[in-house]
Amino acid sequence: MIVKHKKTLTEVYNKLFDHFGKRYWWPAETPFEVVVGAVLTQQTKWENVEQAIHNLKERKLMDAESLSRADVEELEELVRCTGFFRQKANRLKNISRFFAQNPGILEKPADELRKVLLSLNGVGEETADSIVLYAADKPKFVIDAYTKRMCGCLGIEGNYSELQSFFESSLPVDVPLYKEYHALIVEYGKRFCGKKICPDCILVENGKM
DNA sequence: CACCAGGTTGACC
DNA sequence: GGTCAACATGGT
Repeated sequence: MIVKHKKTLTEVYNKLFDHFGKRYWWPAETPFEVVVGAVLTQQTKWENVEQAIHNLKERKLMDAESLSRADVEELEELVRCTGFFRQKANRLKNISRFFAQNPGILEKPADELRKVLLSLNGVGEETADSIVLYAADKPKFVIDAYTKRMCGCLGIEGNYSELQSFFESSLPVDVPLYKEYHALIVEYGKRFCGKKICPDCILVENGKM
């Protein structure tokens, strides 16, 4: 874990918020829809996920019970637009079955819930944390590729758990803040110039971080 | 045509 | 502990 930045994470947050404004994340009508979206958005643009979610709702499959019983081949067609569609259709069925058989699982404490989610095939650290934060409303800071890039830009290097610990120990334990911060980082990441120090980076002032 | 997108897994070192 | 190919579609 290397930290060379001069700004605090709170200062970075304020800068991002001033620049991009409120992001209104996570777009979903129910906690279960967050779960489905979290799996579908893996390595895929959100616009493709919206289409797939629309398809699932149209077939009235956006609930754990229905989705767990859905025909795999039909599911594959409905989520095809998100890529890795065979994997995702299969994993979605299994994950849905788990949620159907464990109603109230989202009420468990954050760390316990995270551990259970990680045991599901197709749920890695980022997906688990996204579900804990956005579906269960529990404080877990989500680290994704954009977060790692932004941290690189700030001179902060580390693996997933190191970066997560860094964010969680640097910020007040605040669910709305965690939600907004991650959403802002994604927005920043989409416009990231691709270099560690980018001249037009909004986090840079006068050539300094 | 090459490359990337809001990752995860299993194999291997 | 870390690295890497495989997984697949859709957009620049």
